[in-house]
Amino acid sequence: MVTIADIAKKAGVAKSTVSRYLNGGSVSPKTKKKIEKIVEETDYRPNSFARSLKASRTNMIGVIIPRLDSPSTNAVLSGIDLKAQKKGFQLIITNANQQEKREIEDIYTLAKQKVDGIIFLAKQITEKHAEAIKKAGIPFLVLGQEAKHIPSIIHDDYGAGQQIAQHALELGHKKFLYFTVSGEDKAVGQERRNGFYSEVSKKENTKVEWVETSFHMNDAYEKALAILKGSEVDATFIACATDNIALAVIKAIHDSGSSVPTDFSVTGFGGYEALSFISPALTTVHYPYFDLGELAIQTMEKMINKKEVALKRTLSNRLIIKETTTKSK
Amino acid sequence: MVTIADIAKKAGVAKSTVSRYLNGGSVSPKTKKKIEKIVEETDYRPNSFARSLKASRTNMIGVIIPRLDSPSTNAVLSGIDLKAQKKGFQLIITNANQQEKREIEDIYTLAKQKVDGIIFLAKQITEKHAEAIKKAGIPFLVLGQEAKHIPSIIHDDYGAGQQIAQHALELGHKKFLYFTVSGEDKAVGQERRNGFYSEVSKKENTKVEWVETSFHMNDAYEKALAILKGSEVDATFIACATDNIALAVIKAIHDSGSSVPTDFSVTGFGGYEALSFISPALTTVHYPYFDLGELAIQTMEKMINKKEVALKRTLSNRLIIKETTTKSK
DNA sequence: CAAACAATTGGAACCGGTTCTTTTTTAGTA
DNA sequence: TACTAAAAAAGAACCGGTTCCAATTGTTTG
Repeated sequence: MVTIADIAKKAGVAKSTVSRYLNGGSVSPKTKKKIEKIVEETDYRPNSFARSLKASRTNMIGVIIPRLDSPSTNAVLSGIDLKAQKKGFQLIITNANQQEKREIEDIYTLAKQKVDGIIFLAKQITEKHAEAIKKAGIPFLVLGQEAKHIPSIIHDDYGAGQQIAQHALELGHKKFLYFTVSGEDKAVGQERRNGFYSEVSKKENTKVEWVETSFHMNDAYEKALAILKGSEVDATFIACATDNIALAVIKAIHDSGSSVPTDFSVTGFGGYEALSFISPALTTVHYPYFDLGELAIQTMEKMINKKEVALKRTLSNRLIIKETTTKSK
Repeated sequence: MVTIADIAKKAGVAKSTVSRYLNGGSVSPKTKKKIEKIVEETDYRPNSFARSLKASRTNMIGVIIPRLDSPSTNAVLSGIDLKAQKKGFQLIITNANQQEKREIEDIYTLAKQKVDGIIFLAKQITEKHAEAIKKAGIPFLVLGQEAKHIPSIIHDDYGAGQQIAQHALELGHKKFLYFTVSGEDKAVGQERRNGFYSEVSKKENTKVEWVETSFHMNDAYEKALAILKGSEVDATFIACATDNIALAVIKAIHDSGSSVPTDFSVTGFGGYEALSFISPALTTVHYPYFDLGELAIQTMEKMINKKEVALKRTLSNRLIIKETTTKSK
């Protein structure tokens, strides 16, 4: 393997001169040409490890994601990937598999790998996270959840909840069932629900009941089926904290002999492309996941170049009315 | 940032001893304990660049995927990720976005980054690929497509096609419509279809018609709608080359006023979890994507350690009968 | 109990670059 | 032409590890 020392020897100059040539330092046109020739001849490529050992930039960006099997994560990732490609960043994607411990580990690992910055698709930000981020000492950007003192880009979850509620009220519904997830996930578990509730409770004679489930479709399905079979349901509108949960609930409704939207109107949050192809098509709030990814790289680039970025940025979303919601009888 | 020299100083030993401790050389239990304590206290992590500089291994594996927004890709990736995590490999995932040019580029980029090996989720293997792989000169494993002279792990696509066909024949169907994708993708575009056809044509009085579409749901939807509205369809069984295409076709059937499975039986290939929650649930062939990912890492580890691996390995799959298929009238 | 051997440990060199400091060359000016 | 400032090049130190070899310590054996 050809090294910088070989090049220097062949060109009759010092290592440092070759290094300067490679990195755009001051080199006379004459020597420049000499070195250039040798480099071409030998097809020399600098060893990136040796390089990164001393120099600080690697042009790599670490991305920590909570799970791989989620359409929203993938959409964000697609956006990140596209922009990173354009800007010449290499991505190191690590999957924390929903475990806080792994998230923390990944932060350290990536920092050691000398990535220029880390983008973190978060479920929640704990004290431990904050500590690790501080220790890592590199640009850090959080997506999807608000974090104090750390730059973040988030969705307008509260507003999305409100939009669903407004739509439901316009259709004349009064009694609601809301499938939520744990409040640990602030964005999905709290904001969406709070937005929904705040709007619904402005109107008189309305009633909301909550059910808590996990993100998994199986859980949501089981829970929904149990409730529907109990026949204690007087709600006519069922709002679900994610599209996937909505899908599971719709399945449960069908399997318990009722139908959508005739007996129940159902909504989700997310707006995944694939789900617009199911029948009936899901009414949901569309989130700009792809845009979020693109914006993330732009923001990260600024951070790496030590430019100012907003501590918090909120992306707006929009209600998509399809076939799973209809007027209250 | 704490280095190996710091640890050595604090523990009162030489750098080399700490290095030996870290890499499992001969260290007495006493010093082992001493070093262990310091390492824990300081939360020391070796700098991977310095490490890779001298040692040739980086413990990084490059993964090239064709797209991020595909459930099958993600399932494979999950399997890869889990096993890699267990074995102490770090992953560098790059998204080639379905472009051959980027696939080639990624092979070179990863080779430069000194990954120990590359796992390639392929759509097709061209001459250019083969050349790049040869030049890279590192362990290379292809998933999902057969490649001559390069180790690969593939699905039994031909067998899957046969299974679908057998199921259809058992239900008494005679006239078939098959939504395929371009033959460029050998596994999805040729094998599945050939398996299906070979089985169907064993029986007399059967008839198969082909439609070619892309992987995109929109394309499939438009095409299906055009055909269905044309009322030239005498098929009663529609087989689709992927689950997503099946989803789009079902939507088109509904939107053109027919229903599944009453008017048409429909099948896919893939077996994504999310799709088992749609109504009616899709009859499909389940592919062991996750297992494929796990096996990929195991195989890659062997290759990195210069052990023999099979040039071609085929994973079997199984038919899952759900609600979208029924007896022919 | 000393010799012979094995197990540990320390020290220095090295991996392939970058960067700081010093020396040499070149160019500009009086 | 001589002197000075600026540009270019060389040389050495350094980044944070690994690895080879020599030195030390501990153990076994005759």
